[in-house]
Amino acid sequence: MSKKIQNQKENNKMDKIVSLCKRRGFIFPGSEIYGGLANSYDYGPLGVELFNNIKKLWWRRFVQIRGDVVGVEGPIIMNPKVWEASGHLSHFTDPLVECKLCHLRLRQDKPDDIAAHERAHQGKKAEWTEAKNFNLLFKTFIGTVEDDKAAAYLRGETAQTMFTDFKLVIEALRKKVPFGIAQIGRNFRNEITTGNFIFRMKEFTIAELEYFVKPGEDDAKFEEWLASQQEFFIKDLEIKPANIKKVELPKDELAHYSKRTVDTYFNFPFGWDEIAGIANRTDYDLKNHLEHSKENLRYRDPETNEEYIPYVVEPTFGLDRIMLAVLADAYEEVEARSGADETKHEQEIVLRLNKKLAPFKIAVLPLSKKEPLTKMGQDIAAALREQWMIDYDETQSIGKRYRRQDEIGTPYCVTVDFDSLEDKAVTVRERDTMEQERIAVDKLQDYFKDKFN
RNA sequence: GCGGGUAUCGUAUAAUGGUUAUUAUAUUACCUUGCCAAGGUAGAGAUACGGGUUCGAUUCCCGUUACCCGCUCCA
Repeated sequence: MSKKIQNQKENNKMDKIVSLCKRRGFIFPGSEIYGGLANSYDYGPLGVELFNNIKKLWWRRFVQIRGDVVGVEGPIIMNPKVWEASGHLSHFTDPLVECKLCHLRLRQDKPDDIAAHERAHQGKKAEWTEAKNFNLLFKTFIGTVEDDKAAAYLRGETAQTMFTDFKLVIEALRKKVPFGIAQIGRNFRNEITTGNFIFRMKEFTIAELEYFVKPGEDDAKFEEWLASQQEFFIKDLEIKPANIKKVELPKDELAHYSKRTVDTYFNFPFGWDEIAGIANRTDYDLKNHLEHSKENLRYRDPETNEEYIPYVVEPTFGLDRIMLAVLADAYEEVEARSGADETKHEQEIVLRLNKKLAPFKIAVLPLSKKEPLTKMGQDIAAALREQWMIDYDETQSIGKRYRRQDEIGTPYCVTVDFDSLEDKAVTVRERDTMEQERIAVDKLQDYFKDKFN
């Protein structure tokens, strides 16, 4: 198969996922009634359930079951000095112009450089773009008057809260190094690139944690966290191992603060790309905040009285990208599985989502839209809703309703039939195998508790 | 940000400088059906937005927006 055809095929798959997401309420284009907004998307009713489930699994693995990691949730707007200290501001405060001939960027306030560059093009008149501040941080203003004195920025990363709260967490929670602080939150970057669906957005959610260790113990902890990160993808999200790979960044591509970085890539329909990373940030951030804030951010070991600035191992997860990865990984088209002589529908979509991730856990489907079947179905649905997200559907044929649930990844369907009225039992149908099992209504809660644990 | 392409009901599509814009599917109601996308009847739903040319524009032209492909960017 030629590369071109391969690409077309893969783009088709991406188009189908995008279409499914819109059609069934996972992901909508943002502000659609006004013509949309570039790189902005809404998570619909099913999308937000899926997204929350990913967050829950993440928090469980990296905060709840550990004991050496605590969570925080910081504001999107922080004191602008934070971004001076972190280096986010200082790199990009100068207005730059770009040469249209060679794309070189120069500072507009250096006329000598500009003149020299124009000479370098040997009389060809260089054309310049308008001056721009190439700052990736979104700028806003505190107060009702737009005044530069009150300039502030929407955070470009969540990590900084963990550094500014470092001392407070130690004091409030009596934490000892090594320990970690985790946060899930929105980040904003004014990037110019158009993205693949939700892969690259200007506003996105990152789950990350800063794990503070004694210098010298950072390399070993890095390895531990790398393994833990992979377990999240394979064991919690149940992404197919073949679709995941680690990529060690070569030394010359490391960010200035990083001693070592390993990214995790997912095999998207549009190619392998990054969904998570882990960096050894050394003492770069705490040291900078110590210098800028004059706060003593050194850590004193209570046993040895030794004082040092901890090193930081930072696992980061792009949750929106991970959601897209989960959808792409679960998306499957299968030959019509029904026994009916169906020629129109050759392919059926099954979203083989992990049970823990599925937006709806169970769908309750009365076989017929007649009383008292519907009443019984609604009662069962109401009881199950105490525990799980439940869908209830009584329109169209039972087969069509199974298809609908397959398409959105619902792991179980409960069918109420006419026998149910007599024997007080229902049929439970499993998504992937299509196998059915007769379960007594009063045993249903226990049955599903067992299934979902 | 640069270059190229695309834009018709939710989705996928047809057609056209001129009456009410096609079809499938999905969707809503009713009938029918009684465990894997059956059938019938009825309903609702689209020419992305703004300007221009024209007697008349969904169609031709310009701009904007969004999306796609390739660069660039991602400290």
